[in-house]
Amino acid sequence: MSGDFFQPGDTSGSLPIALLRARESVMLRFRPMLAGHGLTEQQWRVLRTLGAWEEMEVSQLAERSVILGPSLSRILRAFEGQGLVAKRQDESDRRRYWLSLTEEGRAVIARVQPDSEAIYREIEAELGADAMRGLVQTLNAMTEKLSAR
Amino acid sequence: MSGDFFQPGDTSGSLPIALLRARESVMLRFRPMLAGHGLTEQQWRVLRTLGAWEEMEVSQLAERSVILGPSLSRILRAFEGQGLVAKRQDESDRRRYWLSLTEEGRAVIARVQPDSEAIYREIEAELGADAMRGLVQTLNAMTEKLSAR
DNA sequence: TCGTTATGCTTAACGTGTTAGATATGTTCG
DNA sequence: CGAACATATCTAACACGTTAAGCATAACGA
Repeated sequence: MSGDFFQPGDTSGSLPIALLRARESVMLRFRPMLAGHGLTEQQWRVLRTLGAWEEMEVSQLAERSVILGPSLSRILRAFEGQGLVAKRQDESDRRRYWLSLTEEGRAVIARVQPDSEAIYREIEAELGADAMRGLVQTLNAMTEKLSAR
Repeated sequence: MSGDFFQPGDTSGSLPIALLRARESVMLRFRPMLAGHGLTEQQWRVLRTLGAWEEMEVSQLAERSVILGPSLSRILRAFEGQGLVAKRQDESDRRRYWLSLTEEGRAVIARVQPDSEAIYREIEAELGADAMRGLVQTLNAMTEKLSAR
């Protein structure tokens, strides 16, 4: 039956599986490079996201980098230990914390970003820039629709 | 710059992030239902895939259910313990093992499948059946292209 | 004002993802 | 035959995903 989570014989007709394989095929390009820099895919998302703002709260960073709170907590603890990220408590609301990159954190981004961009452009070249933009739009539209309820 | 892993301000322009969010928005529908049946998303993939064949080798199951060997090993150990899956060694090549569902394994599928199909059809209705088929095709084509090298 | 509820973040527990290495068995080829 | 290499599966180690619970602080309401 074609209405199930995926099909009996060929799993490729299922949306969840198609998304899983697609993401896998993309990340396969990035992971070895990131590992060479001592970073996981998620750690790189966190650094890169944080690099785009002066300061950010923990929950903002979680949402923007698409990482759940508990995972982010672990990653930030490691980054603080390595001196890549600084954390300060909000004065007026002491439940909140503000995060920012240290100089060393910015230096890591500067080292990784060229490699990351090169891989991204490679993928863009293989897929075609227009097709890729279209796919991203379609995916985001789908996410919107499904998140509405 | 738009060529990086993702954009500075808005992470939604990045292909990896778009894939991640899209998959997340889909799985959010399935997970609570599966948890109600005591299954994870991955365990359900394994059961459902195995249900489509009489017997399957471990590596075949891993590829078809899109789960890496080590994860599958752990899942199979649990399923054997629960009596959902049976495992027998190949006679002529004793490195290989053949997996099959037990009656109880089939019973679990029979219980979960209606719920799974209902959710899938809900998603299909929200996205539009044609749009969804098209997206799956596009994703699979992309995976093909990127896997070629 | 004080108990109740809500919020922001962390920790805990368990399952999966990922890489590397271990183990056992098969295959090749000198 | 036997050593070298190849293949199928598993285990180990560590990071992340997911859910629930904990903790501290804030906001609300009788």
